Amino acid sequence: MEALIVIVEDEEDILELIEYNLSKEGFETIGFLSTKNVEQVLSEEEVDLLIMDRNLPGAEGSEFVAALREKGIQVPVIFLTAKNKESDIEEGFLSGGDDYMTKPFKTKELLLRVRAILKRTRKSSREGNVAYRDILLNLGSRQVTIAGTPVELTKLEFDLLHILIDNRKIVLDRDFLLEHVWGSDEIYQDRTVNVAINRLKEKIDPDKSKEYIKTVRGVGYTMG
Amino acid sequence: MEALIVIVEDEEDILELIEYNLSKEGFETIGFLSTKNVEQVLSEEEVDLLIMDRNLPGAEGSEFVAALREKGIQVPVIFLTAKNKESDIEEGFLSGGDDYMTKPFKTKELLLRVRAILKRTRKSSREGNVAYRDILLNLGSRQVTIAGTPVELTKLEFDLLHILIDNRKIVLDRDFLLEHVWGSDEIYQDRTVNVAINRLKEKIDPDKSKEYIKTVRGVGYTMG
DNA sequence: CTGTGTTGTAACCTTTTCGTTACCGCAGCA
DNA sequence: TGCTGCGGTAACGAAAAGGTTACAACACAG
Repeated sequence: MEALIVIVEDEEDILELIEYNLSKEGFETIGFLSTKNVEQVLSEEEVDLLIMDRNLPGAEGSEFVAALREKGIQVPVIFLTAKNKESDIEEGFLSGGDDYMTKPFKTKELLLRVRAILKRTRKSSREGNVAYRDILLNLGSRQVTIAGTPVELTKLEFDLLHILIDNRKIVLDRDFLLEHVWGSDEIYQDRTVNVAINRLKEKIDPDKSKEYIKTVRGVGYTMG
Repeated sequence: MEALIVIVEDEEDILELIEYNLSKEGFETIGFLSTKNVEQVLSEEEVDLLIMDRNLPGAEGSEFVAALREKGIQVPVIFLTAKNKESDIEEGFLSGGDDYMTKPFKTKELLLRVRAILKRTRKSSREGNVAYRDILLNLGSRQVTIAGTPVELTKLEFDLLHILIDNRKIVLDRDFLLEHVWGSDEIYQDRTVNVAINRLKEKIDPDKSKEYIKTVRGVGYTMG
């Protein structure tokens, strides 16, 4: 699941408790003791959920969220607070909250509500990632990073790398690659694959030190 | 809003109370005293939300919902019950519930939770703001500002920008855009998308310095 | 019904990609 | 060590893809 959750809570021990429990369940967390710097993170990182204390020193949590909504930041929010008067709950929801829990809260219930929200919220269009060693392909954005550094690939190179990684440990011959990457309708020469592979190698490993793609003489190419 | 809400509750007075309050707020409601016939309605009508008592005579509410999920019925569910032991709450969420309220509940809070669920569940969000970097779309008034300055966009350009922002970090190909922005009934050419994108680019970034929309050669366009 | 704005299409231009070719180097073998 | 065949490499040019502009059809408001 590996969702990113931001928590804003001024009581340090409660913040730590929440972070501990969410981390233990496999969530990535970023904690804040005030709303300061929170907006920056929300606009820069792809945050999946915001857990927000209502009564913070200085700013009201619900006002902060209302301001976020005004700015078009649509991150889901769970409000977390000691208040439990009806008007407070109403204010929380109206400012754009998705759920509301009152302290003292049960850790288990928080986790369940977190999961329920994430289930409804997370983009289903996320087509997943494919990885090989330190190469990471994001199929949705078609972005490639190697050891964290972005690498620019053309469509052909991306598709070629994708099929190689998908079929790791299997030697793919040139006919297979021509059929599956280039398409079976056109006629190409075997050498076309050579050149494409080498252009790909040049981009993903300019130093020729990593040896991601292995040439199998007389057969084809393979990774892994 | 005019959402359709199905309520299953064996205590007749509570059922009537809920139906009364939801109707008063403009929701269409169908009430049941047992799970009998509920599944038929769910599969025939386009139900937006199911409010479900946990302890019904005969069947357990959570088992009923789990069975619905098995059959691929993904209607959002709010459980409503007198039980409040942790294990019961957990069972409710795990069976596929979206929210959980314990009796006695406050009518106002139920309404707020209903609205919160519908807000993040219903497909067509035609209000609120959507932002990307310094671009702000107001979906209600269909006004656009960039770094605070108003920008005039046509309907087509607005829809195009909206879908690009909604799917940020994902490369959208021309077929997808033609289907979702232009509509699938008419036949258009791929080039139509090119021209529309470039007209949009010209309006939101005349200097070509911001690079909001990235062209992904051989695939489509993306933001982010 | 006229005028303005919008939008699909076509024509043309620019940039990038990629298949081909030619040549080089190296592995495997006798 | 020399031969052979395969793969690597670099350069070139065609073709593909996208950008840009112009124009006509159409929609819509007044």
